[in-house]
Amino acid sequence: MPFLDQLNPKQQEAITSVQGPVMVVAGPGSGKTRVLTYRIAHLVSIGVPSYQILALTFTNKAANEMRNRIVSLVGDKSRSLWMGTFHSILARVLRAECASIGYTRSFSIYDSQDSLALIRSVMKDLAISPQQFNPQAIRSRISGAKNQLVLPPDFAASDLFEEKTALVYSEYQNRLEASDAMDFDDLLLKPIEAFRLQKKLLEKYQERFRFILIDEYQDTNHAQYVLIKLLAQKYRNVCVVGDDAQSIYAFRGADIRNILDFQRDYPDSTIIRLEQNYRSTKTILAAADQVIKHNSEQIAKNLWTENSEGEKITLLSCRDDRDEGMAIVARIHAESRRLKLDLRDFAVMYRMNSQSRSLEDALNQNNIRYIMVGGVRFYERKEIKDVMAYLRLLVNPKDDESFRRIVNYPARGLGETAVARLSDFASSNSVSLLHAAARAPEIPKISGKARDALSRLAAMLLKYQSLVGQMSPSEISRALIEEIGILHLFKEEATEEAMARWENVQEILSAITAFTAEQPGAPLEDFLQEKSLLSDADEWDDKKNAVTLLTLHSAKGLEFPVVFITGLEEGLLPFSRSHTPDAADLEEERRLYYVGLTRAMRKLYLSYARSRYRFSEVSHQSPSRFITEIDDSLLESEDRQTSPTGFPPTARMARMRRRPAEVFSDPMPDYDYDSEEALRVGRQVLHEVFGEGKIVQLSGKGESLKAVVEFSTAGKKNLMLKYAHLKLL
DNA sequence: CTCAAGTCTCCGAAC
DNA sequence: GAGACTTGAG
Repeated sequence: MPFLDQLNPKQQEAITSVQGPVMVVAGPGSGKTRVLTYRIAHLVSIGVPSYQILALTFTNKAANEMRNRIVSLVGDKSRSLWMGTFHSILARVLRAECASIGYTRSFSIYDSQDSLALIRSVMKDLAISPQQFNPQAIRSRISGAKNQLVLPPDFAASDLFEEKTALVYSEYQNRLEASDAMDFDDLLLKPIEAFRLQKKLLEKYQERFRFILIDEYQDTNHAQYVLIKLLAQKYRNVCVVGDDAQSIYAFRGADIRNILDFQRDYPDSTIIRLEQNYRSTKTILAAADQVIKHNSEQIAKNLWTENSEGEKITLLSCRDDRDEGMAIVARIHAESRRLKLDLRDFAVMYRMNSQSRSLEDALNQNNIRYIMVGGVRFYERKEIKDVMAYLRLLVNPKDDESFRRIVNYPARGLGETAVARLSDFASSNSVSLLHAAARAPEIPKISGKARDALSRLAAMLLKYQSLVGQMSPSEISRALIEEIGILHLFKEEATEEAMARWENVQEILSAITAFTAEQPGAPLEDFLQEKSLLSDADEWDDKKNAVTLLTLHSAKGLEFPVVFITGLEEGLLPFSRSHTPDAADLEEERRLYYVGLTRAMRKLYLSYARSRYRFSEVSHQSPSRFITEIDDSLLESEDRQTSPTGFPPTARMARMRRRPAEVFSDPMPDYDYDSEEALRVGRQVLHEVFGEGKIVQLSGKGESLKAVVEFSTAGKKNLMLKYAHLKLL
């Protein structure tokens, strides 16, 4: 094995122990990707047919890069290995096996936006008030149930909110199935259901996937865990790679217990620890280690590196978010000259997408090229979703959610009432909205104008639908877009925004053309499904020489010579909605911070702003506890308001905390409770509609005194006290 | 009944 | 700061 000698003994062991279950605990920068790549190459080189290998990665981009690397190591015979994200691999399995679960191969995949729209529509039909029961909350509760493999009949409600959720859940699932559509959770749930019910089918895939590898195992959820358990049952050649310290997706159902359960399920498993870090300086690694030691739950690790000591970590104390942007720009200028780096060597990370704005402004003003990972994703833009909805209807005429989306776009005089009549007709005749529209003349109580519009729309869509087999995806989309005329509409509008939309629609047309060129003969539904499953990181163009802006979440798996972690402020990082973050949440926030810290190779910057625009209001921030979790000896600081260097960070921060009003240019807002003597955070109150609740936050004064109240049934509400008429309990 | 403009609400990280 | 919801004119 010629490539083995480039690796350390632990890595070699992880690559060559191919029989039986293996768990690799891989610290950051320990060469995990290399291990996965070489392990697969090794499997192929010892004669395992590549189609028997299933490798589940965190992004499709990572999968493609790894695949190319493997091909370059062991040749073309490795091409046909199954590698991709859980969702894209399973979509592929579902396309092949759709008949046995009552779907067609061109089923639609609903993203969270689509799914929320469907939930709203279900709630409307069930007369459940979205004011009283937050559709988002219901959606995430349903998603949670699905991740736990709890189906509507088994969903046990323990309070009013859950009773409503149960009703919505069951109808939501009916509507998805009737629309030949699945949400992201179904892509996991449906195969598991099928495997459990159909022994033959499970055996088929157990035979196919004899060697299973899973990257980022710490971020798998219960459904993924069960799926792997089913598939690996027979041959037990399963290799999981992960790092508990980098688990950052509990909010979407990831379960750290999967790591512990792995050892229980496979007591004979080999455990290999990769503890040598090849990425970062000693300073950066030490800081990361100090931070993560504050967490109580973790597998003990002893990370080390042969890399140099490196430079100190620089803390930038900024006046506000604009100043933070300017400070970072200045440092990018200075460091690119000093360290002879390209723009692509810099990454700026933040907790939430909205923080990117002030950073973008600063970069734009200074003509520094940047690219953003995530944010408003291409395929989530309105105009793109509209075009995709039209295309989805061509391959899946039952897709009612897509129909609703485009029924009056562009405007055809079809309003809420017309759609309601159409919808009634469709459900009483058990047909899709599109097919109901085709029978518009039969629909009762509908205006002549609406009738014509529906007939015309249906006729157009059915016409293109019949052409799907005869024209290429690219030809048919161009013809359809032309007939809808949206490009002309954008041109006429001629605003900057409309031109951007015009460009985006052109871009998606090019994407379809590229798809047709790359995969001649592949049907349109493959394009649609592929694009539904792109991740933020997949859309990241790392070839461009530009500064990368990204959230800490999407930074996972990446590395950069210079990293800026911004917004180190209490409430933002660690993020919390209340003043006292939950201990479990705090630990997850700390892991997220740890992920950010360990992305840096040579130089790390931390920054915070003393005030920041949040929800179009100025809010005053105190520095994050996460700063003080790094030892002073590893830090140096630049205070943007006083002197460029000066005080050691902790001393200076302490001074600021003690006397905020004198140090800050704006005084801290002081809530005036005097006029509303009895109102305090923590008080129990009664509201006419929402019932009993507890005040969790107060803001504003006098007339505009506002309170955030946590109700036991209705969740959190933001109330103007002038109108809310709360009774104290 | 529809549409555009205006108002209000909500706000996290994402496959 | 975006999207859902409301309002008022046609």
